[in-house]
Amino acid sequence: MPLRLLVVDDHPVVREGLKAFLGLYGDLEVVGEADCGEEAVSKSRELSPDLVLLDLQLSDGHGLTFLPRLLALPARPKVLILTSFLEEDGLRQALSLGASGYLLKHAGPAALLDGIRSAARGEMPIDPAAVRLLTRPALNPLASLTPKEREVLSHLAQGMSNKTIAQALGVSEKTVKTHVSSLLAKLNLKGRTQAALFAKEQGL
Amino acid sequence: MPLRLLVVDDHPVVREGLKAFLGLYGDLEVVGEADCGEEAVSKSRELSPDLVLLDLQLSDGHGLTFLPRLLALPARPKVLILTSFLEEDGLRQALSLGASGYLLKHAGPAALLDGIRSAARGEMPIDPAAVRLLTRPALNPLASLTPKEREVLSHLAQGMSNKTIAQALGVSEKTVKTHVSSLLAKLNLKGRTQAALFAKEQGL
DNA sequence: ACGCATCTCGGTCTTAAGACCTAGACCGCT
DNA sequence: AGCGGTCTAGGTCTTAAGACCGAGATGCGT
Repeated sequence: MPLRLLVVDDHPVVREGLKAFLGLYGDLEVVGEADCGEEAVSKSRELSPDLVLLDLQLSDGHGLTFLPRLLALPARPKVLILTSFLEEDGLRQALSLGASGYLLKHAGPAALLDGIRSAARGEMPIDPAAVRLLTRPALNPLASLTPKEREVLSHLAQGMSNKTIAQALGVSEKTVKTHVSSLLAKLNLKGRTQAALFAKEQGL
Repeated sequence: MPLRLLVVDDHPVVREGLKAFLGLYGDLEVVGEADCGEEAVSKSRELSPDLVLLDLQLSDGHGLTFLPRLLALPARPKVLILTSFLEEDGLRQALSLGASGYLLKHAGPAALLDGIRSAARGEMPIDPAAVRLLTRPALNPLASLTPKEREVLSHLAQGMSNKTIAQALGVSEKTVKTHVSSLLAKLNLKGRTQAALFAKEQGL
């Protein structure tokens, strides 16, 4: 019996193309489609597909916001991310949230086919480009920071307050706050304590 | 000309004993006495003693609260702490506040005599027991923390917020705040960031 | 029984932190 | 000239942190 698929994408053309293409293979069957996250959830509940092909750009929000709801369904479908653009955040989040894989649309039909079958087997197909992003971001996350931000971070890592840092650098506390905020955003951290810890790990 | 002393102690017997004993030596002269902090300050202003023998247990407050006021006097007497009990906090604070020495009452008359003369020469006589306290406090500052406080600290050192720690420990955020506050006070740190850094240095 | 430490919270109040938005000044690149 | 990145910093608003105070519940040693 074929693998039952639900296609979720906000572009009708893409859905049609996917249906037509995937329908060519006897081991696959597209049992439904959805053009937004809410519909994806309701259709999944109705149809209990084995696997959901989920786009991340949805009309009613980021695809990842629906991932937990899909996985919480009684039938618990596998969810394979199929997206147009490689985003590091989305990638890491999808995997930590329990996605069964992460494929890029421009990777070609063969890769998609392999990916779907692979995910169905319980493996975790990930686009080569995404793997690269995942494995070699260790090239100093500090590199993404501007010189000032690094300077602020190093002071932060001494346990200094914004006010103290401001005095040390000869700028206003407001400026320090700005740097801290952007530095936290870039490093994906929450709060100065995490930033200080991070800085120490990286060797000041 | 003899060294002019002011004796400050809330026990009359102690003052009398001190006066009698110190009066035996020609190089010393007890020019006045006081039984509380306020009187110590006013008497010092009047008499301009060379050195104030200051007890820490005073009827109107901790002796250290009067130390800065004594040192701020125009004559700026040397202030030699002479106390009954060795307290680490008082000791450290006295020295950082500018005391000329720290002696213990049960150290014996000879030590007191030496201490006074030593302080008068500009040295800083410190009781051997106090020196021991001062030099080997490296015995894990963490030791002063209660089990809960250490637990909170270890979570803090993961970069967690009070709320998150509260959930992890199954207590209210208020309780976590209490622990954090007392832990900061005990370790003499300002802010959770410093605490986190400190914890990491100590090896979690 | 008693004191003492610990853990638990509650309240109140102040300050620190951050998010988010805007914007001018500079600089280097094309 | 125009563009993009950086540094600066102002404003506003919300939330997190901490200080300080009190207080009830345990538990432990004497």
